[in-house]
Amino acid sequence: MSLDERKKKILSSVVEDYIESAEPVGSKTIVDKYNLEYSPATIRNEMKLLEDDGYLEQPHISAGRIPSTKGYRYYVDNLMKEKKLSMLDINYIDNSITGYGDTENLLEQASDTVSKLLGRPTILTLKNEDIIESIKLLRITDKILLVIVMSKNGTIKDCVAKLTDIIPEDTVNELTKVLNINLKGTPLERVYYALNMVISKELTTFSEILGQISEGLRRELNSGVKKISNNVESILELPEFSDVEKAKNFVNILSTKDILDSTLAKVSNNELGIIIGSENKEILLSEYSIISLNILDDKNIGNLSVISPKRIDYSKTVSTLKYINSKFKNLFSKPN
Amino acid sequence: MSLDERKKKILSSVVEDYIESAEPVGSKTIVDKYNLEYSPATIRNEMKLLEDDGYLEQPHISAGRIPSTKGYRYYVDNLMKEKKLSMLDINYIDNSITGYGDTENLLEQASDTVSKLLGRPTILTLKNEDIIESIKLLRITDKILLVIVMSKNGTIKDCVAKLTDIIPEDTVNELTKVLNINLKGTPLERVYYALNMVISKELTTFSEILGQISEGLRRELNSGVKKISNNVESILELPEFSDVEKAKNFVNILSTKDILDSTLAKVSNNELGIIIGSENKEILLSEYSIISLNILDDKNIGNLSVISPKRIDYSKTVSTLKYINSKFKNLFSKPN
DNA sequence: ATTAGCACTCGATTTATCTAAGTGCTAATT
DNA sequence: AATTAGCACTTAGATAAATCGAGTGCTAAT
Repeated sequence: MSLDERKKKILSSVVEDYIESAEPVGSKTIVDKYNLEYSPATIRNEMKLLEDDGYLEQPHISAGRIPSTKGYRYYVDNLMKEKKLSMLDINYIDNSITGYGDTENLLEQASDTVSKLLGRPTILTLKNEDIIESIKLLRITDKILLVIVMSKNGTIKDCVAKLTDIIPEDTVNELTKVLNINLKGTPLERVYYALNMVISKELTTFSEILGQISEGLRRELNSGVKKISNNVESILELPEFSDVEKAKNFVNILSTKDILDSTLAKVSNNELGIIIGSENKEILLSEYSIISLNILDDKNIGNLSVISPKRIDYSKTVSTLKYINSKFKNLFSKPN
Repeated sequence: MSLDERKKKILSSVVEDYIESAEPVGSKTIVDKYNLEYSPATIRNEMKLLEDDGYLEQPHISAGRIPSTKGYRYYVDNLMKEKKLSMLDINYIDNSITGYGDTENLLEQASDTVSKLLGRPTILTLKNEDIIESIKLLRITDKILLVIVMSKNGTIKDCVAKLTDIIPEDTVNELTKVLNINLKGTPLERVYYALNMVISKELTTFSEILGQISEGLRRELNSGVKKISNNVESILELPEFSDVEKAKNFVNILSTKDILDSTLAKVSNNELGIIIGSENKEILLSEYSIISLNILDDKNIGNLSVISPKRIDYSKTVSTLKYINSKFKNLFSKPN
């Protein structure tokens, strides 16, 4: 499955030209633009062979070639040169990710920034494997409590519990103890289940209030797709979406949480994973690629994925995600 | 500017048929479907007159008629019968709006529900005219403070402030005082400005921390478009969007906060307001209608607007919003 | 005041024609 | 053996012409 140098050059030229132009690439273009020292006829012969081997495809018989999924894969694994980001891009990222707020704010900023920079939607998924460090209760009024959860890695989440009866100070203290004893060490994403366990075994005195807290925290802390930064203006301008049906399909994919959740669950465990077109198990995604960054600290914090038609500048995307990742590592390593 | 009964019947038939079919309505359709006791020729004469008066338009000379903005306006003001919602719809709404969480959660649920029910995007705008009752600070760690803002009507908002230096207990107490003295009574939406005033006149000791708080609260509390429930699957299916350019334009409008903010600022002060097509000042919106509900308690809490091509079932939309409003009134009147 | 009758208009659909890009193959060349 | 010039061939896409049908506006009759 190895290609000689000339084939490699041709394949990489086709991929890069197609990524830029969105038009099938012909033999003449390759000779002219990419300085191959051969005639178009030679290139044609080689392209035929590359097509026979499944690296290239021909939309129709009198058209140029476009990369197949296999072609993109070979390019990504063997041919792609990692581009350095331009100073402009670096500045843009640095200015957009201010580090304001907690980890979640930070990831959201990163997600928006990447989406804007690449002109593709990004999907931010939170893992919440982080575990609870402690819980505080703050009395707001007689009947309203603010429940504040602090995680080991510094995530702070809260929810409001509205009760029907007035809560005496004792109860609040007692409740704080109960919550801390039972929940310390629990992963954030499992708080809901843990609390329901507590409810089922604890005195019924607390069950109403615990129910409220459980429901509130479930909404704040569940894992899964958190946010889609959908830079729609630019994505719909892609020639891939000049056909309304395709545009609709894509929009549909983006708004179907299940598809995204299950697809992103299958991304590799490495920091960087690339799924191209039909490599995707989900058939609706067979014309799209997902390039995703697992955000790791001690634990898997979340995942930031770029979704796009297969035609995307993989090199720039990877560089961007890597740069974002280095920023994360930097910010995480700083003491809070 | 008053129309005789027959013209009214014809106009309302054209509007209702066009709302349903999205096709220009011809004289024969009206006679057949709406039981007018006249021949198509008579209807044609009347339609001609209605067109001369600006109530109807003809896409081209050999087509049927469609309502003009003026025609829709007359229909909405004089002809439209308010439909009762079906039990199905009422159940759907009742089950979707659970009343969980604070006011903001509630409005978001309502916005999503209306969007799903009508198959149109909804825009939720929050006003935050509600004023600050008190502010508490909670120390999370040496360097992290949780700032909790409580409003008069029960909204609770918070943000995290991360500082570079360790904050002594005294400082926290002092700061709490400063914040309460300066911010009590301030409308939530003006907290940012109020805090910056404080910063400019207070001792520089607090300026870093106040800056953090100011920034954090600005993000939590600013007024304006809060959430767009964009039920994209169904909206893009409308025949109005079979042309990609129009679809893009609409998507663009939805993602341009400025357009929506300034348009919604001009909506009437009544609980229910309807802006049709070119009545809109913003030229980009001249083919769209906005039907919006101002949500009032003591103060103006926010606005829930449906945005759509001019062709929308105004009657059902109005009924839905009115029903939602009655639910709000019910929930607000209950004590917390 | 209403309507039957009819010529007319124009968008939409279909069919035919043309063009340009790019191929694959063969035979000649290096 | 590798490369390339030459050429017939294919096909998408653009343009033009032909046809169809829905619906009109006007005139004259009822």
